[in-house]
Amino acid sequence: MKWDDLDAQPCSVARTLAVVGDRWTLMILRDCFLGVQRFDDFQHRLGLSRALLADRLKALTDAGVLERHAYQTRPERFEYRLTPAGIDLHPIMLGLADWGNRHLADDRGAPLLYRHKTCDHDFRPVTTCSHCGEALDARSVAVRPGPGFPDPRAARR
Amino acid sequence: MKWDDLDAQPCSVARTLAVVGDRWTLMILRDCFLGVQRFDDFQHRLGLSRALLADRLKALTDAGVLERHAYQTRPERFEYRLTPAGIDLHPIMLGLADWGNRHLADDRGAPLLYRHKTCDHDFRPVTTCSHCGEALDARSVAVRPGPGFPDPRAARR
DNA sequence: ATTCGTGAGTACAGTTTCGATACCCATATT
DNA sequence: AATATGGGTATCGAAACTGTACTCACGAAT
Repeated sequence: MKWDDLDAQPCSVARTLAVVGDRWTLMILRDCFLGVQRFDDFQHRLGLSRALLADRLKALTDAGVLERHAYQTRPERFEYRLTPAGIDLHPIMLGLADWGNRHLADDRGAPLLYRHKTCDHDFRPVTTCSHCGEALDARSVAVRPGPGFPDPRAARR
Repeated sequence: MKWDDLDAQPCSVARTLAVVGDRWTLMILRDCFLGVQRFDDFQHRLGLSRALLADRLKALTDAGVLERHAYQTRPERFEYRLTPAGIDLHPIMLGLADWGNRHLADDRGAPLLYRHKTCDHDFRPVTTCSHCGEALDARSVAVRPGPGFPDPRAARR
């Protein structure tokens, strides 16, 4: 399977990764959530090549995750903003940050701290069930592939 | 910045991505959560090259996300299992699947369905505050970079 | 006793992608 | 006129990835 075929898979994880599963894409999105909006700011903060940054920003824009917005004319200058779909990626960012905080923390520098403005406390994200509100753990979740999805064990003869 | 330098960054998102932020790595982990454990099963299901699969499995093992476990001797055969740290990635997988379900659903096939065994209902993952238990949205979260983390706007003069 | 099949890889050539560096263009400032 | 700013392209060598083939250790089938 080629990378470009990922979004043709009948799997939501694969299709999401086809949009945001790139090395740099997720770093760009991290910066978006930190308020970065401009081409050169992304480039200076991330240090990736300008060609690649242009490519990724275009891909994210085409995917509807970012939108390109002119903040001045003559000369035209643009900033990139998260769309509602982009903002919906926030739980994934929180998940990535939380995993890093818990499993990769060390003396190289303090990680990000998140504060819930509503209750004014630092927090860890807890993933809960939308039906009963209970915290989820991997063992209490059953995955049911929809029709057409290859059975996990089908590859074994 | 080179990809290998990511884990030196004082940012938990970057450090997590240094471990799991690769195209194939997240697909491998998706399959792990679906119960796939053996080399050839990964290879058949994902269709990536054997060399790359061997490399990624080794990297995940070295990172403590998977562990390599001999399930027979003569000849030695191994399976790869999620460690507790690997299981902790589950909320991220749920987040990826949920985003795909909501933003990339189409007629190419049914996405994954998740059921909470405890309450026996299909659910969507809801990310909540560990302190007050309320559902989080991006606007109610303030990020406070730890010491040494570059200010989001520092790149702008 | 040879051949076939399985599981878990390694080796290598060819292609694709990426990174570094340089360059372009329109405008504003000195 | 020279320089700075913002947002990009162009080019080329280096690195990563893919496809195909091969290995090795064993077990079963012919």
